[in-house]
Amino acid sequence: MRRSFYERPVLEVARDLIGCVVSRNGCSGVIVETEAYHDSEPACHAFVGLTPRTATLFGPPGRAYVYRSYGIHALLNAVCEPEGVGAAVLIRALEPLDGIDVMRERRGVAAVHALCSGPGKLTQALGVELEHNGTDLLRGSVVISEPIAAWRPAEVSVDRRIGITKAPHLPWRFCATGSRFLSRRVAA
DNA sequence: CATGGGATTGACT
DNA sequence: GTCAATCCCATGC
Repeated sequence: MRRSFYERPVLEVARDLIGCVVSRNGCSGVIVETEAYHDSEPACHAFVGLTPRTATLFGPPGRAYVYRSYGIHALLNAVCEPEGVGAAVLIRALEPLDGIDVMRERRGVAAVHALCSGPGKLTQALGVELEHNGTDLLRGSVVISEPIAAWRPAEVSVDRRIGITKAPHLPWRFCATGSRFLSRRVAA
C-alpha cells in the first residue's frame, strides 16, 4: 500500500479498503466492513479540534489511530486525508485468513465467523492495543496491504454507521456485499 | 480536580 | 429485547 492511498477523501479510502488485508504478527484477515469519520461531522473524535487524543487523527495519513472504547475495547482506524485534516477509517470486521488458532485462543471462541466480526473483536483477535496508536500502517507492527488474488473483491454495499448518536443518518458504512463476516447485516 | 460520555460486547430476560 | 463492565479524556468549575 502506498502512502498516497490514504491521502485521499476518507469516503474513497473507506470503500477501497474493502478487500485489503490487515496483518499483525502472523495473524491476518480481509477487510469486509469499514466506516468513515471526518472532522466536519460530530461523530468524529476530531470534531472537537486538535487535542492530545485527536493528534493522531490530524497527523500524517497511513498511520494507525487506536483508542479505547467503553473502557474495554481497542478500536483500529486508518488515518486518512492530508496532514492537518482529522479523518480516519474505522476497521469494523475481517474475514480471518491466517493465524486462526491464535485468534481463537485470544478470543476464547471457536467459530471463525465470530473471531473478527466487530471492531472490538478484531483488535482482540489480532492483539492490537493502544500502544499501536500512531504507528505506521505501511511498515509498522500492524500492516494493511493490497488485496490478495484469492479474494475476489465483491460488490460493496453502503449503509448508515453503527452505534453512534451524532450524525447517524450519514451513509458512511461500507461492506463487502453478502459477506458472512460482518458485524451486522446491511439494512434492506 | 470531579464529572460524564462513549465508533462495544457478552450475558441475561 | 435489556443492561452493565470499565477507562480514557474532554470539559467545566
